[in-house]
Amino acid sequence: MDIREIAKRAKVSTATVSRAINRVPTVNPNLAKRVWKIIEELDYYPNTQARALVSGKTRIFGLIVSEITNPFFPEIVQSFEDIAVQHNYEILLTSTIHDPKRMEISVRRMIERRVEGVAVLTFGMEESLLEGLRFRKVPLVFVDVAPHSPRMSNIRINYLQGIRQAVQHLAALRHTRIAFVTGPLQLRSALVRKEAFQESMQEIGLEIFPQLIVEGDHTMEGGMKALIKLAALDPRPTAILCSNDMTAIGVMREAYDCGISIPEELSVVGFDDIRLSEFMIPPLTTIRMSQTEIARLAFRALKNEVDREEPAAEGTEYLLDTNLLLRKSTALAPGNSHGAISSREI
Amino acid sequence: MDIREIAKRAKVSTATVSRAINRVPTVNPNLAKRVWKIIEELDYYPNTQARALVSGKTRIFGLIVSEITNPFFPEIVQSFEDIAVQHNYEILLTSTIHDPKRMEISVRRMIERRVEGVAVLTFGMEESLLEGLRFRKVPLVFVDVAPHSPRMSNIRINYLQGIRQAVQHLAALRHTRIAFVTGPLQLRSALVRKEAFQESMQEIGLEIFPQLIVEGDHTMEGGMKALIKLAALDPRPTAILCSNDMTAIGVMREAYDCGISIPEELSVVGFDDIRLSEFMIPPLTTIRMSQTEIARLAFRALKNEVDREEPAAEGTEYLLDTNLLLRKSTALAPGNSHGAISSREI
DNA sequence: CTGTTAGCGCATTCAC
DNA sequence: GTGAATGCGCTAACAG
Repeated sequence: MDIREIAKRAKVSTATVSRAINRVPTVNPNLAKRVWKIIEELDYYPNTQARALVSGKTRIFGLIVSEITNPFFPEIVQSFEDIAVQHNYEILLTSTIHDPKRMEISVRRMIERRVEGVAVLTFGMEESLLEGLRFRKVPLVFVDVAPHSPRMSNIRINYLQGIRQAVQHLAALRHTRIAFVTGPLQLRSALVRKEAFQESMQEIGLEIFPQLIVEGDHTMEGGMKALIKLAALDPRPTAILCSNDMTAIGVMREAYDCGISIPEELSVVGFDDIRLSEFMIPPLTTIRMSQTEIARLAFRALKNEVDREEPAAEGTEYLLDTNLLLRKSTALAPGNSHGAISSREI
Repeated sequence: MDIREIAKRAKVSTATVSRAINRVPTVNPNLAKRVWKIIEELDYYPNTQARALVSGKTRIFGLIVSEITNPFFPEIVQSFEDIAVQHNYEILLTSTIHDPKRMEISVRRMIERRVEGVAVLTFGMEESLLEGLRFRKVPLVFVDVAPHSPRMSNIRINYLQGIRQAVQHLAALRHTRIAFVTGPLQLRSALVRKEAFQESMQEIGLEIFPQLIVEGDHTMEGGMKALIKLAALDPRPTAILCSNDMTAIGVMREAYDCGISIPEELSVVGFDDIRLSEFMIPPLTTIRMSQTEIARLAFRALKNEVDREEPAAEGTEYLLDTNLLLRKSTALAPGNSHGAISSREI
């Protein structure tokens, strides 16, 4: 069942069938209709491999994520798939699990399948391993870390905006001892979040206590360990801002085990707004970084690059904002339960 | 950069290059070495499309899941990817979101890309839409629902084993009013779980109260709603078995909001053992259905079918057990807190 | 054991 | 506006 079979039955040449399928406008409408009729009768589907071979376009984009099992990523994958399908693209999805060897294999798989572009959503890990793709002039899109060179796009996330909102929200609730649980600091985006926290504190004159900045690893376990450290301090922090939601969830879980009630004794703020965060006990106040929007931007960046005649010399930047989303995991700092009254008293 | 370029530089024919690449044993080792040297020097990667076109083998398996954003599936996707890569296969992943239209599009995408087989991990939804694949003699593997026909494999899950263990565990803890929150009952696997619950209750002579069987939908929201219904009953159930972990998580969340403490006032058991369940408050006792194992079996089923000369007339069945995994969300039924003593007293 | 050659299914020249 | 012919990059059949 191939294009020739269709041609024979429609009594036209294969060229005409090809043109009909690709909706070349110059083809006679009657012929086109005849061809399409046969195609549907026979339930014929063009062979993508053959098309790719001759056209040089595979219509596949690679999507590299750090961990598909991390709840942050499936939303991105889903959105990316939606958009890709709308544009007749297929996805080659790989998950590196923070393992350079897997990243290497990912790159090899992408090259072998001749993807037209790759979205590298690892938030700053192992970009050096992408040399093979760069060398082959495959358009790439990163989050936070793209070099300014041709065919490289970057989604720059405005971490500061959301983090500043969170810090000011906590400050407004009379918190002064605000802790920050970072991500793995070799991760570019984790480092930037931490710096945004420090900047946000400084600009409103809040003191940054070094022992209140503890390193996590963007996992629940990391959050649990972080809380143990922070809870041991005297005095304890009254609020904790976390580098991502999984960390915040770990913090909340450990707080429960330690008998620290949230938000009464401890306010917690997350980052990402993964879907789960809404279902925490209590629902987690967090900084929203739209996964859908990241997927959208990543796809658009790749598509733009593929469609473009001449690649922009400096690559392209896309911006994404973050915003605080209030739920139930923050409250007035303990000892300020009559905060409204105190302020009147002043 | 193609096979001819390599051939020219290695001063051999393209056929020899091809043979070297494919490690045909008859090729002269010296020539092979020479060829491989050039290949690595030039960092040459064979064009998969061309290979697929001529060999008729795309080395792609389709993987259809119901919802990638459902935490149950990413583990499967990850495991499936791992195994696929080991066998030099690529995955075409699609997520149907329980939408027949998306299922249709999935099938079309699979056919267009000429996948060699498809794992349909939707647990009993919309199989009728797979006709196009069946028609094209594409091997298929299902969970629970495969018809007994050629090229169809089935992973039959022994739900009863785990559910029986759970029911007996609850019975041993003196629970008699045991509720069951089902999944969406049009889902084959959800129906089977419910029946397994009923059978497990009956066989140990425990009464099944119809109002204690409430329909959920395998989501957290469904679990929350279910608990509201069950909590309104008088007397209330003292234990709830859920058709999946997401439901159990919803139940636990709503119990918290209602001030019902788990496990003291209410025992909860889930099903699936998604990774999250271990991190619940308290850690969720659940029935383990290994996602890794499902992925493994699904891949193996497809691979077997592809490698087989003649398809088995009746298809093939693979079995997977389920087992209760004790954590912290169950306890003696309330009013039996001195259960050990009571039993001595009898 | 190696090279020559013919297609795999399709898009795209180029004549007509 | 349509058809015949060429070739995308590779494998497999055959000849040597």
